[in-house]
Amino acid sequence: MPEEPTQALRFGKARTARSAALLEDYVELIADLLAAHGEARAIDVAKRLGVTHPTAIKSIARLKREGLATARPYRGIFLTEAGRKLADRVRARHRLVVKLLLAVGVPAEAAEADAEGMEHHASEATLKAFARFLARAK
Amino acid sequence: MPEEPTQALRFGKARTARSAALLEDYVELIADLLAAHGEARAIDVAKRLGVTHPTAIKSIARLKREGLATARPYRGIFLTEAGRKLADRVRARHRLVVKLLLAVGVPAEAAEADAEGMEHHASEATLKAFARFLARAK
DNA sequence: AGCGCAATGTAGCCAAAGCTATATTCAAGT
DNA sequence: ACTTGAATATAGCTTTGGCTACATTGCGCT
Repeated sequence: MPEEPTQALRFGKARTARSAALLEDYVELIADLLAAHGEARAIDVAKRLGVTHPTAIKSIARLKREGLATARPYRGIFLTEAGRKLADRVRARHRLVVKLLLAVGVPAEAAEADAEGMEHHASEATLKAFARFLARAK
Repeated sequence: MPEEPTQALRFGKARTARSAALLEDYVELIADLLAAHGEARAIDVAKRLGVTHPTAIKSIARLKREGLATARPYRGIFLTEAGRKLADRVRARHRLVVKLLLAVGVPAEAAEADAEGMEHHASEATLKAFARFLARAK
């Protein structure tokens, strides 16, 4: 009746996802800003995420450290190839999760808001199932 | 085209949910252990969550601070009334999310694992929609 | 009764992610 | 060309949640 190792693994995965979530949010947002305005400024990132700009800058420093973004002092922020790839994946996942929530009857407001948190925990298997469900249900 | 304040709110909500997630996991697990073995020991909590025991103890201290649990030195851990209520809510939510994932075709393994992370981001509106969907679909 | 080991607790370290306050740089407008 | 205000960067503090290493307690067994 233990069930301990499996459970520990699950919690571990959830923890990992949580710590990846922030990076993913930043990368996705930076990609959005680059697409929309041709540039991504730290202060806009901060405003959109609802944090102060020093916080945003610190997190962007982490992105740089992890090879997802580049930025030179007083210039804007840009994504590396890896960053762009991550952004694409994240965006596709986000859209899929929102669509699924809508399909099962979640109101649009809640779907958008909850997807923001849930998306980071959707595994490949789950995303595939979501896609299948949507294809079938439509 | 701004859309900034709404977006900031959403991210803020996701952050709040993330920080509540840990507490919820602990409370739920402690409730499980109490139900299953009549006692909840720090080391079991640690094992199940896949962390070391000092980490578990520190988090349990936070539970105590927030009025969710009580523990006397070298005795087990117990939940307060508030802790029990939270555990019930969390458990119900967890089951609902798993059921929904299964209903849309997510494999059991992935459903359990992903629910562990997703559940913390499901709002009341979303949970209600899930319940409606399950009632209708069955 | 007492010994030893497992469980519990403590101390101290680290990184992440938030903040406020302060400096610096750039660019825009007169 | 200068000044000034906004954007950017830096410093330093806090909390959280990890960890390792070490100290203590108490229970079970001989």
